[in-house]
Amino acid sequence: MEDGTQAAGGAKPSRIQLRNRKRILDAALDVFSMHGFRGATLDQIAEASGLSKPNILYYFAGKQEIHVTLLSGLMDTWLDPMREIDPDGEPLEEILRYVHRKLEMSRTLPRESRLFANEILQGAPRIGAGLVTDLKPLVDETAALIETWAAEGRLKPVDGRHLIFSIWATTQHYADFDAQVQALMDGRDTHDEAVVFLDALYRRMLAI
Amino acid sequence: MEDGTQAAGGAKPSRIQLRNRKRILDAALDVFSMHGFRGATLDQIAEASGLSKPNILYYFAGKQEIHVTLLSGLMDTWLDPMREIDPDGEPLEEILRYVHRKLEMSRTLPRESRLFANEILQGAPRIGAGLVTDLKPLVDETAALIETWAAEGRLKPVDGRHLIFSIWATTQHYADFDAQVQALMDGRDTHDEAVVFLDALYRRMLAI
DNA sequence: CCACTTTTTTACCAAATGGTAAAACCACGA
DNA sequence: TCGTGGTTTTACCATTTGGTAAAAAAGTGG
Repeated sequence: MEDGTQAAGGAKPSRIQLRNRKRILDAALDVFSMHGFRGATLDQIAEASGLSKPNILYYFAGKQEIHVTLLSGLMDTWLDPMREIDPDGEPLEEILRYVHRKLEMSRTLPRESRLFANEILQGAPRIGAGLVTDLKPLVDETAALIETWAAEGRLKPVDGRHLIFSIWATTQHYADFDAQVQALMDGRDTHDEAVVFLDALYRRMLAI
Repeated sequence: MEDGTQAAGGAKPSRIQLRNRKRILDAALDVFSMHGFRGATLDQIAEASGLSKPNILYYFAGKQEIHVTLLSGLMDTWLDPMREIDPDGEPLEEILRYVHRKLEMSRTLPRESRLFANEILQGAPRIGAGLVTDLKPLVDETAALIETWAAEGRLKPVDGRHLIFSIWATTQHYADFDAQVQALMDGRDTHDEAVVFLDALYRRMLAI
């Protein structure tokens, strides 16, 4: 009687389930990250995943569930670099390492970056709550850590939250606004240059 | 026989035309900036503008024409602050003034910022050409100017294009990702703090 | 090979959406 | 006041879209 197939059933998922859910999520990441939630269609996801539309709805209860599954599944990966900032490390090096990791994620996971960007741009209607419960505590903590470092004279004085915003903005820019970046950089290696630029930016901003 | 009403007719538009086209564009800016092109509907624009859907299509040939009209009409406003950088001014002050103006636009024109962000995020399918023809020459010129200043020893060494990207990213972040910013800043005055932070960031980055 | 479950396909549907035709309405100068 | 041209409404469409029902087709353990 138990279903277990759809929703977040408790039973162990079969090999087929695992494979097809992964296919669907990967296709959906393509489509959602390109067109946003409302602009994406189940038909596009179906085509991109190689499954039929009803078959997709056999694995997920609806379009929205696919989207939410993607977002919440990605949240952890997305926040990992910030979690790895070591309070006992050398402040400037810790922050520069964070910048480099975020930039690297922009290069390797541009679809994920755009997925989040689309969601936030449109007011975060589907993960608004998650921002406060998952993101805020971590940001509060990290901002406090940065400001402690600054108060100890190990960094130049800085507002922790705005520093974090600026790191997000500058690193994710290369993924989110790639269309613009590409139009303006005639074939130059954007990311390699960005590493150098952002390293200098935050070093000059923060080094005592 | 001449139409003159729809499309970009040559005849002088009547008062009613002027008023209603303005209403439509304002409503469309609300809707497009919130949902992106594909996520926006003519019915939403109709409701927001107080006109009926067919009436909207009397003034604009279609949904896409409204969108393109908005984008190209805004392009000039959007690029103005960069045009106002004075090659004969004091380099650091010119750049900081540019940062402040961009930030001010983020505060006063958040819908416009999100409209562009949505378009670029989704690959700039409707203004891709405009990026190269309108934006690129100006960016090339400004980047060259900045690097000339740096070469003259009036700024620290810096890649002009990446500096511009970072200014766009950090300033527009407060408009484009407002949902996130608001979720993380408990009622603090984001923009006033941002002025201080970004002033310090670019001063430390560029001051000799 | 058989019964039983999981997976996939086929055939639909109702609502939403961009858009059109044409009639009705309205402003305003002759 | 009447006609004429610009404006708005009413009544529609064809397509697209998210989603469903149910039958067909694999798997799968015994």
